[in-house]
Amino acid sequence: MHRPARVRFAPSPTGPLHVGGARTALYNFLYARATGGTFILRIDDTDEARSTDESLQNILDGMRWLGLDWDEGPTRPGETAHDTGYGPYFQSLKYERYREVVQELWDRGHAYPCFATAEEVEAGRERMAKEVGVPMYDRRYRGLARAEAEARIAGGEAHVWRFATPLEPRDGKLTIDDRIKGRVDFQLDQIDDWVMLRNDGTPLYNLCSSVDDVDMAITDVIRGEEHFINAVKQLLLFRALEVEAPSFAHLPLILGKDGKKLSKRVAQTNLLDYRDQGYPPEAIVNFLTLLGWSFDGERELFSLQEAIAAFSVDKLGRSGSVFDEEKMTWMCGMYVRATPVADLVDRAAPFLEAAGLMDRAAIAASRDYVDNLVACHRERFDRYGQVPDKLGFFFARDDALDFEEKALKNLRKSPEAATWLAAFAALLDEVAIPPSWPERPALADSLSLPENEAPRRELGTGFAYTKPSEIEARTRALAEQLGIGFGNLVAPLRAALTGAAGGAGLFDIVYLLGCERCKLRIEAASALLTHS
RNA sequence: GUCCCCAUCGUCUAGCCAGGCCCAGGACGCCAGGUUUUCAUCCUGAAAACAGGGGUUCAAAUCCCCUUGGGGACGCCA
Repeated sequence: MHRPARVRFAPSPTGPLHVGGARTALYNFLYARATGGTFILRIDDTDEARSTDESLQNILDGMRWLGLDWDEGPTRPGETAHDTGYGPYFQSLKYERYREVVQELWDRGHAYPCFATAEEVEAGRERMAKEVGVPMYDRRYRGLARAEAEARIAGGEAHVWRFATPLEPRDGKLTIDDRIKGRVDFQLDQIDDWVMLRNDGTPLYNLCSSVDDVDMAITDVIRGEEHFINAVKQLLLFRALEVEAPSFAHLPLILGKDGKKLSKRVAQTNLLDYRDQGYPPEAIVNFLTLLGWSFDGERELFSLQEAIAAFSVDKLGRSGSVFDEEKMTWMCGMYVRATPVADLVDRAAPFLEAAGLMDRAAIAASRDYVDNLVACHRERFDRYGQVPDKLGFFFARDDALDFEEKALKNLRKSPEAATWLAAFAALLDEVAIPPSWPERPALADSLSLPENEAPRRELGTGFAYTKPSEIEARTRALAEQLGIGFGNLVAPLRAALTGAAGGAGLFDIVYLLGCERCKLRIEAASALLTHS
């Protein structure tokens, strides 16, 4: 901790960014920012068969969506690469370097070529499983004389390169001082002579990761617990190379509802799916931060900046955490409800467009109207993606509204409903409800709804529309006149206007729907009543 | 099978390292009320946990041991 921290998130582009990976990235990011260190994004793309550009793009997009900006790493489109002296940040770009290291290791007696066939390896594995309990390579080529090995290589014989795990002393062990798990001992005879270079000469994870951690001067490795055993192999490699090892912190796994490592079987694990469904990224970050860490034991909601200020590795938990989608939904709702209406509309716009309800131009053209529409539904959204669904009834044809069952029931509750609806329709002519589209004047919507929010704009002197609260007052009076309870009138009215049994304030809806559309919907509902 | 890790309400967790302030605090969810034209929001309240057993100690959720339970790793994947 004398030198500034350099940490990395090193995903392999073999699939979309997983929420578990996102949390690992997040903790690395928090640590770097909290300590004034450097956050590095490195692409571990040595599995060429499974690496794809699509996955790489997905990872980059996911990182940016969460706001986890890296200080060093692959350049983004439109960005010019600058030489940090630590790159390249794609492992596939430095195979020569890895091979050199293996050569060096061989010279020092820490690596050797292995000519075993797949069958031989398998046979050895079975034997070792019986003898040691671990199905590992039986080191049969470890003792091969260098001259013979070189001759066989020269002869073109297929071979991989293995790391020579120290076998002396017999009961030797290695202690990992993990920042989360504490001091953990491993028996060296349990450790495989793992493969560093495939038979086609391409390097493998433990080699590349260690070499890069050295080359990039990584100070702290913070990664998932599934890598714990790799820390042993890597530590041994650092030792063989006679270089200083970084410190390790292995994070407990994120679990699914079934208590096992989170998988797409039990949850949505592709981070960008959450973006595509309109979840607020700030909420996802907040939620992920809390999976294995706590702000102060009391606070649940905090910004990334606040998390940075409060972050410390020793507050990281030791046990796995179940990914609770219900709590995440709640948190997203909290963020959405705290979003200013204008921002909410901006964020919901792509979803409105995708749903075919309004394109960007249409939203821009009647921005005040859309703001109001969204504002009066605000506490009913958990995510931006729900906006089109909740607002759908507004865009429906007035004579072809979808009625939910409960709404139909409300409509048919009283045989007099049609009369009441007609009375309300008549009331509409007595008050000044703004006209519906396309006649609707922009002025009508410069009033910000709901009314407890101050109007964003001074209303002109010509503003003569009846405010929702006044419409409500008149409707209450009407109910009294009809000799019925307010609720008796409102329920069928809501059903007629929205097709639903619940929803936003009814008189905000009346105001926004406008006079003509209200009447059309009442007519349609009345027709439905008389025909059934 | 072998090795490793973990263990507080259903779930996320605070407390544990530096035992007494804890008949265990917060949050989600659940349940019950309240507010509302409805739904949602919001407010109030309730139920809900130290896995079990041994120690150590005046005192243990906190320290030690065992058991049980859960998880992870054992690839020419990362």
